[in-house]
Amino acid sequence: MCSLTKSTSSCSVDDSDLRRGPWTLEEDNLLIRYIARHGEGRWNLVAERAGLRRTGKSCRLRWLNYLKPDVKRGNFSLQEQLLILDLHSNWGNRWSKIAQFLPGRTDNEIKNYWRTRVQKQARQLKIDANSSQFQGIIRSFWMRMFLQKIHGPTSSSAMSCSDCTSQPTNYASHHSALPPQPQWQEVHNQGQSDMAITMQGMEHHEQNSESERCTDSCLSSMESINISQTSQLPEYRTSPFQSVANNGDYSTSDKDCLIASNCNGMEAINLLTMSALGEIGNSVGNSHTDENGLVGCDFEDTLWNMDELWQFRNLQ
DNA sequence: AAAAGTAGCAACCGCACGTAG
DNA sequence: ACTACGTGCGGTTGCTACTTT
Repeated sequence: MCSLTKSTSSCSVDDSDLRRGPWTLEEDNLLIRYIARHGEGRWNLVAERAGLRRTGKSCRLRWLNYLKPDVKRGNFSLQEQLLILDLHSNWGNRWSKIAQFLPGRTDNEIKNYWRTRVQKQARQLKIDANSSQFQGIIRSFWMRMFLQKIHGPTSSSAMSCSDCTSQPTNYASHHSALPPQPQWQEVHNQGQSDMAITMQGMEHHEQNSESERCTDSCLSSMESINISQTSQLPEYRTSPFQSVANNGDYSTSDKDCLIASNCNGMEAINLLTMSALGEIGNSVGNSHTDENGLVGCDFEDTLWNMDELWQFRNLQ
């Protein structure tokens, strides 16, 4: 009865009967209609009962990567791109893990983005895309682009070093008024140029151990930002951390830091950076915010402007 | 205008892992 | 404990659209 030999497939359709390649509109409709009525369930059954001559795997992939209603399409926002960069430095090619932090984006999409854009850029710069050097260059370059957009071309040279690393990031529960405008400061750390944003006129507050850990970790590995109102950060208040937290891998703090932990200890990911970029992006002309509060703007082209990036690399 | 080259992305493949029987 | 099956993941392939020559 069953002629399928592959261990990963169950037996419902003869192998020669199985369709491959691009999905047709009709197939899409069959799958959508079936899932709308019966839910996702077991994919081999879905394929069979929906009347599709496809493997369960193929149906699953098509649904998750393309047909599912909450799949977001189109260019990655600035925040998403920076987030991918940060998350990839933490987890490497664990695309599904990274995708958890980008609602509506699939692991496949992120993987493709990384391979086509980021790796291409790294190749052209003759730097390993996984290296900290590449991460540092890209971050610093992007930050500079922001500054130039905001203050004009001379602003970046006016940045000065300060003792911002000693300042706590814990403001959220203490300020109810709108925060002062962010001041950008460049932090030189062990030969690498990391960027940090701190708030002018902020107060030092007592830190609990959690926020201390967070602060240390944030500043040691990536740019850090201090924002006084987490309520301005809709995209990270409810997701993806809360959903991840349900699995026990992460915990959220109602302070300013989002703590990520794994078996190797505590790792902090200061995702507020991304939100801050959103704030800044909004303050710069030609930007827009999508329905999820993520910022898209006309930086898309300049982000990967090879000429400028190459010049910037040589300055490092 | 046509051929060649390139980029982007959807889809597939093989492997690993979890789980039910 | 073993096996078969279902699912998820990362790597790879191949098609299509776009760009360059």
